[in-house]
Amino acid sequence: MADLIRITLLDGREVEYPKGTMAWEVLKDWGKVPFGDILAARVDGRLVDLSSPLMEDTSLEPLTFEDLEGKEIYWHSSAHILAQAVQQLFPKAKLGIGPAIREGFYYDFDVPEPFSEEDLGRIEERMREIIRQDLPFIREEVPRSEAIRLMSERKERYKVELLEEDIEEETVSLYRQGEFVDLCRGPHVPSTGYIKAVKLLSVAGAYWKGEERKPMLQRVYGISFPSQEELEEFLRRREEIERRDHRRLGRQLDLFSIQEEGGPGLVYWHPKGARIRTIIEDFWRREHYRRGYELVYTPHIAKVELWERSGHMAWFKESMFPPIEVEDQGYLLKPMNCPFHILMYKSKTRSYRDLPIRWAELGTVYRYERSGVLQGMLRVRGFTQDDAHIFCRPDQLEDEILGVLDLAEFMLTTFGYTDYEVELSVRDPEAKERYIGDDAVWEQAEEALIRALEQKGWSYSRREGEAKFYGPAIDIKMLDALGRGWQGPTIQVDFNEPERFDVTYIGEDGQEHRVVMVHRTVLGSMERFVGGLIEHYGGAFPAWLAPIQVVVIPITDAQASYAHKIGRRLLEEDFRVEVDDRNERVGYKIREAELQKVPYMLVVGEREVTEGTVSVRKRGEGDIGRMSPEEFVDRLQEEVEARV
RNA sequence: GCCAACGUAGCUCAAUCGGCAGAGCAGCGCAUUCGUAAUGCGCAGGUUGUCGGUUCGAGUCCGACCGUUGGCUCCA
Repeated sequence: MADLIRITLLDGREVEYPKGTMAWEVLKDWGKVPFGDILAARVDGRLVDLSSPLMEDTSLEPLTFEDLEGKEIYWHSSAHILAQAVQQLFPKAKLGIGPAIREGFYYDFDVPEPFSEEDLGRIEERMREIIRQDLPFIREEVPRSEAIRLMSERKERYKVELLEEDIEEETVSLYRQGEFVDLCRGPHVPSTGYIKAVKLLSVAGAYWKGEERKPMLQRVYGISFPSQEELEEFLRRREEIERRDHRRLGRQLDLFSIQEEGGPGLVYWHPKGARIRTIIEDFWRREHYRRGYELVYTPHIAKVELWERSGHMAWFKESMFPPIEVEDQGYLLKPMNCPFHILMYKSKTRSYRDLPIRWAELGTVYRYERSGVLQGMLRVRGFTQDDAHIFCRPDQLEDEILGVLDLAEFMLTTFGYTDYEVELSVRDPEAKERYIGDDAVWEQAEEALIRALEQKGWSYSRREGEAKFYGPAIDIKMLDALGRGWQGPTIQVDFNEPERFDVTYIGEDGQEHRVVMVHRTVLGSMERFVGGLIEHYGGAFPAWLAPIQVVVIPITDAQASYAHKIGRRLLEEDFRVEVDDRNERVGYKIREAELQKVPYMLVVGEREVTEGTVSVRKRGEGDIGRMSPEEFVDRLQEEVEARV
């Protein structure tokens, strides 16, 4: 009689089974979750295969596609099927790595010839065949030396490299399905048949281990789901993302362009895009003055020596445009604004009473970005940061950080970003020598950031060792309407530049003290922020941001002068209005205004002229009835002021 | 920068095997004066990204360059 073990299930129930019973047997008996949905299990917090035997008293949880870990397992298994299919079709293909990612999976291969689009179709077909065969995933544990021998035999040089250089465990696990075998920690779904709907999405080059000096492998991206419907839903979502693409909308709505003749990564703001930008900037300026900032302007270029002193030449050189020579002096386009603000600070002696000093600037900077990374407005070579530098005493740091967090929250919610993730980057306590500035100063600063976050009541993830060499930082990632993350506000403490420029204030004691310097940006850059905003709103900007808020549409020429009168009236109220008096039908003008995503259309015909009213049509909703011009003005004014 | 794909009218896209560069929309002109998502007719619009090569003949094949897209890496 075998020993019994006690298993605690998800609903708190405790059951007894003979030692060595497999996870799936228990879960099948339990029956709370449809057995076919269960992909793997969590035992005492560890993820395991359903076939794994239970050897002691433990908790047991089923994992399905609904769980994050379940998805990962599902996609990881899909990656193995991808690899098997590729090796069947391309026997020379060597395996790189094949993990699950946020959405889907990929696998890297070293192949003599890069894959073509047609290859993708063939691979996908072969994957379906493997799925039809319903091959079990079989786990096997072997000593590392044994795994090295096996992988050498199979000429899997990358796997051998992983085993020799990256894996420390002396026992490793292998997973087999059919003739295919892969080095893998697991777990996996029980068999290939669990993967119901699969699609390969793209191929791209990717460096082995992400290192530029290493060989470039071919990365195949794919996605899979337990049902065809879910796959289709995923593809629909991709189309939605495509429809919202700021580059596409930027053209359709005539907001911005990038000119080949002018150079890559340099943005041209067309009148409507510029209108949105000025609205944001005006709002931004007012809000900064209200919160005790002063606004400044600084030059676009400065002597090479300044950038040497600031340290940029040492650690940022590869991101800067090369110098411009004039009168035997080299000048550099600024990649950042901070040295300029420091020079201004140092233009006179500062007292502790002057602090904190908060200087903000919409500063246009230029950075040399490698051609392959440029992307619409999101990744460019010239951009305007909503930059600010706070110079303060150490005892003021916490309040200053809190002030920035408040400002960031206010700005983000105003632009409709209500969800965000906060990250705190701190030193690696194991490698303190990597960082500039002494221990006490670091500790004090990290403490101040933490206390500010706590006061704000924000939860955050602490990222050990992620801080830059010159100070700890808070990064806020904002989630857009589609749940995608965007780089938002960043708050960076800097121990480096105040040191290099000897930035001080005179304290109460009459002595010089080192100033604490904080770099911060709330929107990031106008380019990236507006690019993101276009996608967030899908081009349908709320009335306060819309470049054109109202189009007045006369039905025939007979109402043209009345329409213009309404137009002038709205212009007097500072609304952004156009009168569409072209010789076209109402339907045509409405269609055009809808496509241009104008929030309001005022249709005026004979009836409205007689009554002195306007027929209001709201974007996306349709006719909302007739009202007096005054009533409409009030309505729109309210909407604009509420910024909704 | 690296890997791959792509580049035809302002935009979206055709053009069979290498054989006269085409359509819709936008623009312009004329007609129409119309009630909530496209009125009709006409006109104009091109060094097929650039440069070079192969060929009797190149949008199409080859090479280099420029740019774009998806990735790698990096970042506001």
